Amino acid sequence: MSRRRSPGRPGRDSEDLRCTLIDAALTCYTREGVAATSIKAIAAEAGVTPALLHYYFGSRDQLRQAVIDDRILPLIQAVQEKVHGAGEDVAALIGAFMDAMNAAVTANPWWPALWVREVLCEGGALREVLIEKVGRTFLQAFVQRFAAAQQRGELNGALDPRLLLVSLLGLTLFPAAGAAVWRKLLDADDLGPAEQQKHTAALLERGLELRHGL
Amino acid sequence: MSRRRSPGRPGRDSEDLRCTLIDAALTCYTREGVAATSIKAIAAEAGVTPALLHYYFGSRDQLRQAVIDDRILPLIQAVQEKVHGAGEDVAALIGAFMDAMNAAVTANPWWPALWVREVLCEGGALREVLIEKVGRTFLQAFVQRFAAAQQRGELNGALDPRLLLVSLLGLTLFPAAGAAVWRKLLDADDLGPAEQQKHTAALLERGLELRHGL
DNA sequence: CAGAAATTTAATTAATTTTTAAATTAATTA
DNA sequence: TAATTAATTTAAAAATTAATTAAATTTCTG
Repeated sequence: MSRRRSPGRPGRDSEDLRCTLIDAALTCYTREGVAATSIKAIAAEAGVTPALLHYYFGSRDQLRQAVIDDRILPLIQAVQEKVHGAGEDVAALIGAFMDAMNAAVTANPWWPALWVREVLCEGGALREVLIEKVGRTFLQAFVQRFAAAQQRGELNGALDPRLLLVSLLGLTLFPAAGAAVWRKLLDADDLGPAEQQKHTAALLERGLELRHGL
Repeated sequence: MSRRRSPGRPGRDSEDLRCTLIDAALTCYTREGVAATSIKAIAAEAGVTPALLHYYFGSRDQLRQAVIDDRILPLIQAVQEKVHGAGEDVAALIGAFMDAMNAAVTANPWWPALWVREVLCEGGALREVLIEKVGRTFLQAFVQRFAAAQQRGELNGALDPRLLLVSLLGLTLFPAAGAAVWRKLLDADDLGPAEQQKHTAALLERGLELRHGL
C-alpha cells in the first residue's frame, strides 16, 4: 500500500511498477466494482499519485483495458488450453476443467469475485469481452461433447447438456467468490481450496445419495 | 421509465409511487451495483426528479435502507419460513430449500444478481445485513442437519456438511444470476427456470454418473 | 375557496475526479 | 562530467457530478 516517496526518478532497484499498479486496480475492482473505482482509489491502493497512473496508462479507460489484456484474458486462455489438452473422455474433460478452475482460483484469488460481479451481472464491465471473445465457442464445445457422451451412455442422461457447464461454474466460481463469507459464517478458518475440491468432486461423482429422493 | 409530467400534485389515479421508486432503485442496484448508484440515476430510471426521492426517503442512505427493509429482508424471511416448515427428513429439507429458492428467484428476478454482487463480494452493501441478521443461524442449522443425516446414512458421507449449502446456493443463485448470459451464449430463449430446476435436481440426485470416475 | 399534498424547477453546496503543467530527482549517455 | 531523458510528485485547473434545499406549481380535499 502506502509507499510514499519523494518526487524524482527512482533508484535502479525499481520493482515492476506497472505490475503493481495493475494489481492495485484489480484489488479495487474486486472490492468496489469496476464502475465504482476511480483512478484516485487505485492510486491510493498502490501508494502512488493519480498523475502517475496517467503517466503509465493515459486514462481511466485505457487502464481498464490494460487490466483486461494483461491479466484477465491470459487467465482465461490458460484454462482454455488446459481443457483443450484433455483427451476424448468426458470424465477427463470435466476433471481437467475442474482442475484448471481450481488452479486458476488458487493462483488468482481476485478472479472469482471479479467474475461474478463483472461477467454475471447486467452492466458488468467484462461481459462483452468474455462473451464475444471466448464464451460462445468455449461453451458450445462443451455442450457438444456432453451431448455426445450422453448418447454413448457415459454421462447422466437426465442432465441438460447446455446447463452442465453452468453448474460446474456454479460449483467452483461461486464458492470461491464467497470464501471469505463462508469462512466467517462457519467459523472455519481451515476450510480451504482442498476441502472445497474434495467436497465438490464427491457431489459430482455420486450426487447426494439420498435414501428417499428429492 | 420516462413518465415526464408537469409539476403539481398528481391525479387520484396515483399508482403506488413509493413502490415504483423502490423498484427503480433495485433495477439500478442490480445493473450498476449499490455503491455506484446515485439517486440521480434512480430518479432517471423511475422517470422522476432527484428531489422527489428526497421527499419520499430523506436521503440516499435512507432510501437504501428502505429497499433492504421493504424488499430484501421479506424475501429472505419467506425462504426461511418455507424451509422451516419442512419435516425431519433431509431430502425434504433440501427439496424445500431448492423449491423456495426457485420460487423466490422466479418472483424476484433481480434477486440473484443483487445477491452475488452485494453479499458475495467483498465490500458488498448487503453483506453485514445478511451475515449478521440471518446467515449464521440459518447456515448452521443446515450444517447440523446434514451432519446428522450423514451419520444415519441418509446422505452421501463424502460430502462436507459445511459446504453443502454453499453448493446448493451455487446451483441456484449462480445460474439464475447469469441467466441472461447463458441464454445469449446458447442462443436458447427457451431455457427457463423449469429446465434449470429439472437439470439441477438430476445432478443432485444422481451426480454425473460417469463411467470412468473423475 | 382555502389549505394541504405531491411534484418539478432551479439554485446551492460540496465534493470529487480527471486531466494538465510544472517541478524534482535519478539514471543514462555522450 | 555535463546534458539529456525518465519516473515521480506537487499543485492547480477544468470538468463533472452529486446531494440537498428552497421556491414555485398544480391538484386534491374539506
